[in-house]
Amino acid sequence: MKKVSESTVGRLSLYLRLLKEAEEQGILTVSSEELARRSGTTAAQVRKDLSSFGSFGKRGLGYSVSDLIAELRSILGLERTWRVALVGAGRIGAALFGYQDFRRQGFHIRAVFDSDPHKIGQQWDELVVRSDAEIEKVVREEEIDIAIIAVPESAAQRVVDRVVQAGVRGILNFAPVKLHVPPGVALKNVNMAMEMEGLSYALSNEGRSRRQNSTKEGE
Amino acid sequence: MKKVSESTVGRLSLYLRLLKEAEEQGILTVSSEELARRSGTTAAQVRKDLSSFGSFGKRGLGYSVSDLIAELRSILGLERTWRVALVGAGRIGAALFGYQDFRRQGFHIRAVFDSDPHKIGQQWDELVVRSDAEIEKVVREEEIDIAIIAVPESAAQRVVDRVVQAGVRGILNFAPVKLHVPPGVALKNVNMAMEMEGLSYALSNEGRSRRQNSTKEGE
DNA sequence: GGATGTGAATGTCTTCACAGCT
DNA sequence: AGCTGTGAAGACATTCACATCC
Repeated sequence: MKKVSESTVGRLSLYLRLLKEAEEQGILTVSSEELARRSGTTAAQVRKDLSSFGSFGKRGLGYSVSDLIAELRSILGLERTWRVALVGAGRIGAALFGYQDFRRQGFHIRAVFDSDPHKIGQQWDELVVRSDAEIEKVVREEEIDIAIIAVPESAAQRVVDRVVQAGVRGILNFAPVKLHVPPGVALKNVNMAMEMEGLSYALSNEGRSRRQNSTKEGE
Repeated sequence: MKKVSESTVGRLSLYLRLLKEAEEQGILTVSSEELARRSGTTAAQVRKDLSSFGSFGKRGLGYSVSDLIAELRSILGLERTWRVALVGAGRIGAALFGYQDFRRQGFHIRAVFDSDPHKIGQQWDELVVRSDAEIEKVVREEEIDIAIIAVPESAAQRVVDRVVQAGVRGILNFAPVKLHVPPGVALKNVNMAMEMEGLSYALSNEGRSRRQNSTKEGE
C-alpha cells in the first residue's frame, strides 16, 4: 500500500456511492471504464486509485460490485461507527443534525453544544443541547472521535483547541477560517463562501477556460 | 495573465478574508511572508498566486492591504452583486438562506423554490417560497446568475438541467451526486458526506501519514 | 536593505500504453 | 479477447533561489 492523496480518497468515497447505486440497480460487475463514466473521471484514474490499495478486479471481467463496496468501506474506515459532537446549534448546526446521511454512514452525533442560554436545554431528538462549558467533560465521557465546528469564525479556533485537548482526533470545520491543529489531528474544511467566490471568479472570466470542481473533490 | 488553477483561486479567496481582518486591525502593509503565516502556506506560494494576475507589491515593502483587497475583489468578480436562486427549502436551504456571509459578499438570494406544498407560500424574510414548477419563469424574470442546489440527490440533476436551460451559468451543489453541466456553466460542489469519509479514512490510518485539507481548498 | 516577481528545479498527480492474467 | 494493474511519460503545482527594483 502506497501513499495516497487527498483527491484519491475523495474519489474512493464517490466510487463507493456510485457502486451502491449500481448494486441497487442489480448490476453485479463494473469495469473501470463504466465507473469512470459514472464518476466523470478516466478509466486509468479509477484503476490507479484502486490499485493503491490492492488488486480488487479480475482481468477480462472487471470488478465485482459487492466485493468492491466491501473493500472501499473497509479502506475508508466505514465499517465501524464514529462518535461525533456537534459544536454550534445555530442554523448550520441544525441542518447538519438533521442530515440523515451522516447517521446512515455510521457517524453518530452523541452531543450538541452551544453557548446561547436560549439554546441550552433544548431537546433535539434524544439529545439535550448542552452548555459549551461542558465540552471537555462530555467529550471525554462520550469518547468523541470527531467534532463538527459550526460556530462563528471568531469562536472556532478556541473551540477546536478545547475539543482537541479533550481527545478529539478529527475536525470538520464549517467556519470560514483557517484552523490550526496539532499533528495527529485530521482537519477537513467545508467553506461555502469560498466556493461561491470560485463561482464568481469563473463567471467573471468566462470564455477563457472551463471549470468544474469538487469540494475537492466534490464529485 | 496566465492560466490559473482552482487551488490558486481558492487561496485568493482566503487571502482576501485575511486581508480584511488585517485591515480591521489597522495594518496598512503586509509582506508575502506575513500573508503566508496567516494563511498557512508559503511566501513563495503567495507571491506566485498574486503574480498570476499582476504586480501588486512594492519591493522592499510588501503589499498595501487596501490596494490588495481591491485587486482581489476585482479578480474574484466581487465588485458586482450576483443574483442567486435557492432551490430546496429544507434544512440545508434554510441554513444557507440565513447565512449572512453570502449577502455580505454580494450574493443576493432573489428566489426560493421547493416542491413541498407545505413549504410553498411560506414567507422567508421578503421572499415567498415558490413552487418548483415556476423555476423556468422566475429564473428568467429575475435574471438569476447562480443556483444553489439544496434538494435531495434524486432530484438534483433534473433541477440543474432546468435552471441551466433557463439561463443560469453557475451552480453550487449541496447534493451528494456528480452533476453534469454543459460547457460554459461553472459547477462547484460542497459535499459534507465526502469530507466526513475523508476524516474516517484519516482516523483509521493514523500514524502512516499526516493530513489536512480544504475542500480542496477549504480553510 | 528588504521584499517582490519569476525562471528553473523539484515534487505530485494524471494519463498513456502495454504486459500479463483470466 | 477483454480488462486489469502498473511503470513510464507527461501535465500540473509547489518550492527554491536569486536578480531586480523600491
